[in-house]
Amino acid sequence: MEKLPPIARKFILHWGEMGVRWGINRTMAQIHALLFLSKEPLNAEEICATLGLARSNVSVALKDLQGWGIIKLVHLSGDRRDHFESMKDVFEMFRTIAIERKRREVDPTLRLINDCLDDGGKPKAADAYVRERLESMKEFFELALNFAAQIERMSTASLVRTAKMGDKALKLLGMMGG
Amino acid sequence: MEKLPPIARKFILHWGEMGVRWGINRTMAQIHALLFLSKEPLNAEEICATLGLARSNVSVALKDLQGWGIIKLVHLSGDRRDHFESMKDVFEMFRTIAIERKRREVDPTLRLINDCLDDGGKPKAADAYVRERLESMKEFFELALNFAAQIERMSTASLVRTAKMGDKALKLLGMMGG
DNA sequence: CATATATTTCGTTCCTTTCCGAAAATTCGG
DNA sequence: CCGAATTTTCGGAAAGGAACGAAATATATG
Repeated sequence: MEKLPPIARKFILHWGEMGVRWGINRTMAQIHALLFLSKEPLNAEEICATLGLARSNVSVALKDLQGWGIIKLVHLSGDRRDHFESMKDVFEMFRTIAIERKRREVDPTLRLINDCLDDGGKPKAADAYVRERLESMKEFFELALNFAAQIERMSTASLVRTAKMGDKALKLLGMMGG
Repeated sequence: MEKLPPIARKFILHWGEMGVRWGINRTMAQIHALLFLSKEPLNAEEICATLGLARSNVSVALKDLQGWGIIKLVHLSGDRRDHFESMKDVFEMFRTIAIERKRREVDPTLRLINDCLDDGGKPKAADAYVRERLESMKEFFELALNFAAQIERMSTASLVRTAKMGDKALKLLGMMGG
């Protein structure tokens, strides 16, 4: 960590804390930040040395990050060790994370809500209000997922274009909608 | 918890786990779920009894949830105790959460990135790549925040309309952008 | 196939966060 | 302004996660 430019150190520490706040662990987030800022792919040993983490710890985190699809393993010619590099396009990266979170958390939540609602044929009177609330939550998730599905299909480039249009785009849509 | 309809119990437990995954604690998320599903506002004692939590714990969580703006305190006439009810409009609720997370986490992150970039006049050669990466991240956050600001201004209703248009809307925008 | 090098697994330790319960503080009716 | 009801604060206990290091496994090179 001492070898890093202070500017990088600062960012890595912050990114680690953000990770904690979003339910990702600190180690994973720090490693990701380091790779993101690193021009060259790094091997596990270098990551340990830089961040002062145990080798095993790093090993697990790297697996995890690969599972998220935001870092990938590369082999440098003439070096047996695995090296890793982060996805560098920030837009693409956040999109990847969003899609993965949807898959891991939102989809199962919708399934659970459906399970609750389908649950055994006795619609007890006491449940009426609960069901109503769950219905409205279901409606929300379905709409959100549908919307997300559209976005998934768009290229990053056109997404960026759309975002850059900002209020113009949204106003237009608002008008069209009603 | 035993007194709850099974359908409610199931949802509350799941919501608690989701909370953990998103960096909210289990207690808070469970209380929120309970209030969301409850027709009548509940007082702290009832929440304790239902979820089997310590009174103090509930007190803190309720404060926290109020801070997020997704539950509010109400007074029932003829009862001194504070009662709480959840925001019931799901769209509004997620919007509130999103805005609050932006304020607490995204804004500070952007500030930090700016700090890093502004940092003391010596643009060391070693930092060049790091700076470049931070610039791209900054660009992303600025775009995202700008976009979010537009959305904040829209009413929930027109947001829902827009989302319902789904791919039609996005295709249109994609074409317009280029 | 042997050996050196690299990686992963696993059980343990440590540390953070959550949660509790008692005590203090606040609020409101009388 | 007193006393009952309610809420909040606080220190410590318990639980859960994160991180470590040794041992086991896998991989590549000669």
